[in-house]
Amino acid sequence: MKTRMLVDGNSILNRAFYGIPLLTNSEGIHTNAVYGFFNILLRHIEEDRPDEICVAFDVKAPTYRHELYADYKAGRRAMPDELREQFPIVKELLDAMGIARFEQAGLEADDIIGILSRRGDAEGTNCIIVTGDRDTLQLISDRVIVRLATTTPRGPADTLYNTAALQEKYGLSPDQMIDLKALMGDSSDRIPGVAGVGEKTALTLLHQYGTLDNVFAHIEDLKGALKTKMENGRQSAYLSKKMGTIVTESEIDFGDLSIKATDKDSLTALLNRYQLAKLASKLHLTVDSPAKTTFAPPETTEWKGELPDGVPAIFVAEQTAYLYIGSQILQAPLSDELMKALSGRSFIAHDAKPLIRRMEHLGYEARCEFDTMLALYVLDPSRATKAPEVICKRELGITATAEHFAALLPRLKEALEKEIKENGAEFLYYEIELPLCTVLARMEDVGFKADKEFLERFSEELGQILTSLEQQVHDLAGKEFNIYSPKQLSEVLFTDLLLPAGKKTKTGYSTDNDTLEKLTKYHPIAQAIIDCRRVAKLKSTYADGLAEKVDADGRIHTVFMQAVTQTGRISSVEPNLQNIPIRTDLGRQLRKAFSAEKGHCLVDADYSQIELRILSHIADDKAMQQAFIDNEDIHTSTASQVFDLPMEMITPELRRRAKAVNFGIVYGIGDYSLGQDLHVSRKEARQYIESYLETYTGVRDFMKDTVSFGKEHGYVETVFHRRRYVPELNAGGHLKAFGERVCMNAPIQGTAADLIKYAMVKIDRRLRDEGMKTRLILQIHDELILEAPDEEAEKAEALLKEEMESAATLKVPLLVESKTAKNWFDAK
DNA sequence: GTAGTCACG
DNA sequence: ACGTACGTGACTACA
Repeated sequence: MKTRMLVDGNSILNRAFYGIPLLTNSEGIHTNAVYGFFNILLRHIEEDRPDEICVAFDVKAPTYRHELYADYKAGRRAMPDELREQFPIVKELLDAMGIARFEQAGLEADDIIGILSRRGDAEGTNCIIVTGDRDTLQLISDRVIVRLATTTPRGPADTLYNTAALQEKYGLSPDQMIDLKALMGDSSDRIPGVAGVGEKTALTLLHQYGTLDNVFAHIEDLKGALKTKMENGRQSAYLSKKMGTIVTESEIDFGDLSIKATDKDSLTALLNRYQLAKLASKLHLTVDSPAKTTFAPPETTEWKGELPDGVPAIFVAEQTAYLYIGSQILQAPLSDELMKALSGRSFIAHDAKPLIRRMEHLGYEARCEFDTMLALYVLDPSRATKAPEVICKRELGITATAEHFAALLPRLKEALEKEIKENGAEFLYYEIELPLCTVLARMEDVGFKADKEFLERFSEELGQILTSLEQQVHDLAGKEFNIYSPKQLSEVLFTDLLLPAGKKTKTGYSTDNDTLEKLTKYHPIAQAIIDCRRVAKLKSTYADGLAEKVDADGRIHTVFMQAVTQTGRISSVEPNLQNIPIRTDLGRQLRKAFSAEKGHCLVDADYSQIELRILSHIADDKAMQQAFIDNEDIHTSTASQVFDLPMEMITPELRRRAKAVNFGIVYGIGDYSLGQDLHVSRKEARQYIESYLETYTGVRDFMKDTVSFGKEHGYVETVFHRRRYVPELNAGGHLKAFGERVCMNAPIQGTAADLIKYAMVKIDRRLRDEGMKTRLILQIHDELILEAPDEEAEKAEALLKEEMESAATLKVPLLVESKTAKNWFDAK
């Protein structure tokens, strides 16, 4: 059976242009999008081995969609010249490579693809659509699939869509995708949809009613704000449907789409002219190399299942592993077989965690002896990136591709080892960061049990509350508008209702919570908007967002990012489990969805006042240290010192103020912000700070000294010698002030991060050494959560507290508070 | 993609 | 005179 590949040229070039840094070659020609385009195209040709290809392009001419709707694509940002000039290059290259392309006035690339895929389907040809946007999902059938090049927060990735995947992701059939867009609209194309209906609402409606027609047939069933929105949006939805429907019928003759022989001479000439050396090497063609390097790329061969002796250096890019070993590069798809081959073998890597996770998941021993990404990170967090090109250039002065990066890892390692020694960061790197990588891999793999049904029920409840709140806001405003559009909201507040505007943003007046709080005394709409926002946030980000992330095993597997933050903290993505609500009663309910497996408990422990304890240690402030040694409540103690009153006289209000000052100090305080935070005058805030620094003179000296250190050396560091460079100190005004605050905050926040990381390494080690089944499952900056079998819970809690408190010996004790319960709500 | 907003430590 | 607290990630609107 034949396979036909249909590529949306415009969409892929756009993606590539915005996704790859805009480099200029010595001829002054930009080729980033050209490179990205062929990177994607060649990869798909490699994977899918099509018999026919057609790359479709848009033509700059009106289509029937412009006749339907005058604003279609109006006001859209014009294509930058740097991108426009790359289209002809791509077309020339395609011609030389013998790949068919097509464009025609009156049709968009999507339509060409629509026609060719429908025709292919009818002829029994399998079609693969390669595109960067979701519109073509409506074309999917048994013989038509879509490969979507998407950009996730963790870098570019491809998602394959067939009917089943579409059903799983959206719960919709291909035809329903048209109705989805009709309801949602598409702001980039100026397709209106129904105002105030986003993806979430549109999906709910389609799941219930099936089609756009049927939704409107049952419009009487809808309630409140949604009903009004839908009634107002009917016409616009049907217009959007017409515009969003891709053309599939046509008599056009596209000619022969089969792949022709490459015209090597003209292709080589083109690659030379545009200096596309990287692309040339992908095509196994040689061009004159303009860049002089001391690096001769070794030969790459396909991995045949045998791994020669030695320590492989591994780099993974786009599901492909490059292993440099025995002066050659082996290229292998990321497979279980490869994991098996690496089992028990020492290796070095750049970003080893995904490898370690997969190996351990399969029961293999992962032995990563050096991770260059983590080494870069402890030396200078701003230097740690996954992009091989950037690192080769900056660290080694060599221009190289992802493939050759693997061969450069050993020399990068050598340079970094030396720097680690020079910085005195051996302990931080070898005893904390490197072993932590394995601990994090395990935590990701274990996951956190989450109750999907609970989240879905909670979402429904929130939805009902939200409908009535939105209605209230619209009634109070006297008109319908999109509450979640800061632009529309500020018009209602400051133009229609003439409420006093406060601070400004780059684009207009601010409508944030602080501003709305101040408006509550003038108009009841302010409180209603605050409530609306709060509930909407809980519903979309947490109830709906988390329900989607519960995997088939009933658990949520977050990904911990170990080389992102500038202070040494870890972060958590997809989903972020480090910002689950706790501060409000309603939000806190969400924690009931997180629990321990049957017959298990959650053991939760957090450091008490870790940052202030670290500050007292680093600043060697005797007064503050004494308060911790005496186990006093630090905020009450601070209030007593600052306001010169005995501890018994400290009211909750005074304690609250002292607490705000303590926080502010850790961040590198300013009187203005403290005043804002406490709702007191700037002058009063300044008096608090002065009085504070009079009391804690060690802290005062530290703040002064750390800034001078930063200015002299260009960086500040943690107790464990994790560095943060502060180039902002050389700037003026605003940036310099920021740099000074960084000097004060980074050593404190960073040392706290080092400490809990070390505790995690020790805890994981002990749990394994002692043969326990208890596992670490989550870290939230100063808090750790274990999942323990009931019979181990008590022992686990003691172990956890003990290891956290003994992670370091400071001049003040470290205090840990812990609790064991069946779910996260009860564990805090 | 950027801006604004808001959830957490 | 001017701007105003450290560190994150996710969602919606809008271009």
